[in-house]
Amino acid sequence: MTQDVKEIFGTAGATGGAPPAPAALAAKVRTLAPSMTRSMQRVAEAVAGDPAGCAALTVTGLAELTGTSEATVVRTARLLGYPGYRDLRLALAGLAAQQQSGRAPAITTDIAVDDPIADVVAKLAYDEQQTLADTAAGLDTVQLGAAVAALAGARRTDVYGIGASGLVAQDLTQKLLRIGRIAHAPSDPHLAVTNAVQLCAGDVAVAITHSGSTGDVIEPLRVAFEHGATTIAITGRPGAPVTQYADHVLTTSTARESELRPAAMSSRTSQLLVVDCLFVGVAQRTYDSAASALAASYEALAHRHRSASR
Amino acid sequence: MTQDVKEIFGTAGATGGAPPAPAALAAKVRTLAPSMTRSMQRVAEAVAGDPAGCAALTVTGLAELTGTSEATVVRTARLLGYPGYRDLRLALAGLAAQQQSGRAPAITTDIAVDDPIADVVAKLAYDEQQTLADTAAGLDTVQLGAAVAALAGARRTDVYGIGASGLVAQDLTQKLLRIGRIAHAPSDPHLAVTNAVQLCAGDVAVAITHSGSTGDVIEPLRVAFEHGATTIAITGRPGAPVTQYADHVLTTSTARESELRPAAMSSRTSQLLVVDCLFVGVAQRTYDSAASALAASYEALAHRHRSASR
DNA sequence: CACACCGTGAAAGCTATTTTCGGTTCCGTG
DNA sequence: CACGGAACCGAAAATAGCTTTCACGGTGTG
Repeated sequence: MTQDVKEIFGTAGATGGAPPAPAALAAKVRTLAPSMTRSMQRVAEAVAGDPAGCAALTVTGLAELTGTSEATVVRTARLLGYPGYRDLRLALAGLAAQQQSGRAPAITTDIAVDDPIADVVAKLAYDEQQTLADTAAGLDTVQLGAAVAALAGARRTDVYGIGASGLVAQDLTQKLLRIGRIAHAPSDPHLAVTNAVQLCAGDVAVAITHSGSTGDVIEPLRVAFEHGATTIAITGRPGAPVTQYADHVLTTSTARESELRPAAMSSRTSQLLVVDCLFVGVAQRTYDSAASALAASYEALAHRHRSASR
Repeated sequence: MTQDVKEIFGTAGATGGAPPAPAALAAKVRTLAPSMTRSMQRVAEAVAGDPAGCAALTVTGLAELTGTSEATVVRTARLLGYPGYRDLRLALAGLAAQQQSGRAPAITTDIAVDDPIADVVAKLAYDEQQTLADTAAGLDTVQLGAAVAALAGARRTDVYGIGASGLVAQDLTQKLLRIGRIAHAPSDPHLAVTNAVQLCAGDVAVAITHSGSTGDVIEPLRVAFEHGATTIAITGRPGAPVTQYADHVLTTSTARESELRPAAMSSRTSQLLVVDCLFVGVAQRTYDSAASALAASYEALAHRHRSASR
């Protein structure tokens, strides 16, 4: 009995069932930071900030450096997805070697109020590229595959999102419609719930929320979940409330934000990449019908692109 | 003199005083092989042959694999210049990571129908990164600066976009609203024209269209232009019809597309980067009011993020 | 105000690495 | 051919590092 309980807790605590992260460590740290305690954050920060330096330290050394205890260091390693500190250290060594051989760590500065416009462009582009790389590295392909399979076989699909995530929801909906899948993205939370009631086994519901705790998005997903639909959550916090009702969780990466660069920006980039992956995956699986549907929608729009040509 | 020579030999021989080898491990193995005993050679061979595999093994594991004892493994590690097996293992992990990252750039191909899901993720991420870099490089900062100035001083702003570009238009609108600017993104083309009639000098109209020849978007921009508003076009074709009525043209990059990867995907990424640049630029120019408006909207939404927290 | 719970570090427990030590083999020598 | 010595090797002891347990202190809640 007690063993069962323990085991369940063990697996749940390990958050990402995924294999140990190879290079996307900084991303993982940022993603999981919110669900960390203060002292664990200190450890995570040290690790992300100086992989090479930390790789040279023993548990005790790192504990002293961060002013915590060995236990906390091990706990942090576990949270990051490694079986223990030993393995985290190996990954760290790998990371260090990689960035040593690779290019320079580049621009890490925030955007300032008095930055010239050219700098703004460069920094934004760089940050978004970084976000894409992190997201790609951190995506669980098993979950993604399962989500694609569900979407490809769905009778109909509902996509929930509010605010910036609402646009991503609409993007996914547009794409699915283009390849002949039936999809809706209700913008009104009440309508969303009303719709969700109609879903049943064989249908799919997708919730998109960066924080993972947006009530207006969780609610319809819960309803869909309880009515037997397959549910997918796209969120930046793998442990957030929304995942309670999600059969498949797809994690987006979280970039550091600042006053002039709200989190919405990078989370949107990240979410869109995930959505694109879903789309392409579904298109692959339903290639024949998808291709003809695409061609048809293209054809239908063609005449719209000539009107004002003079 | 002779001392100098000795010293040189000592360091060059690398046997002792040198710091632990970073990557040139295979070379070191070959150099030192002759001076090794039989069982040590077996260990060294295994290590040089499969760094990644050996990095995953404990002393005992490696000893068993090579049919030797722990002591021999440690002795070999020492001979290779490391203080002990622990450090050799770290170096091995680094080496493995390095050669792993070495072979990656093979993703210039299009996405195929039978690509595994992991490849899809990698290719999409890579392509979008490429798009971002291209866009950033191709953006005319003078035009961008002028557009920002116009937006920052605008009494009100209308943003036109249809289909995928419509979402980008909404994104820009949401952002501007968040920092206290008055903005609209009419989704109905007729309403757009109706709205455009109301614009006058001091107002701004933005048209977003990848092709640059979407009638439903050009029309309202033309109306706004003729009523004296400052007009901005975000398009992938610098010479397209839409630019006729644009005071400032911002060019987005066009990536190659394919059947499974419609142009909509990269054009959207590109457009969003431009929109983000506009947003940050405006936020910089109106910093005081922007910051307080951001804070206010954040505050107003705070309570929405707790509802389903347990 | 009491209670339960979470985060935390000290210390016990255990695994992996290092060291020691003695047996074995191989070579050179008487 | 027998013997002595030296180098090589692995078993097992010793140690260092990693992991787990447990109890304390702080915080939020009924």
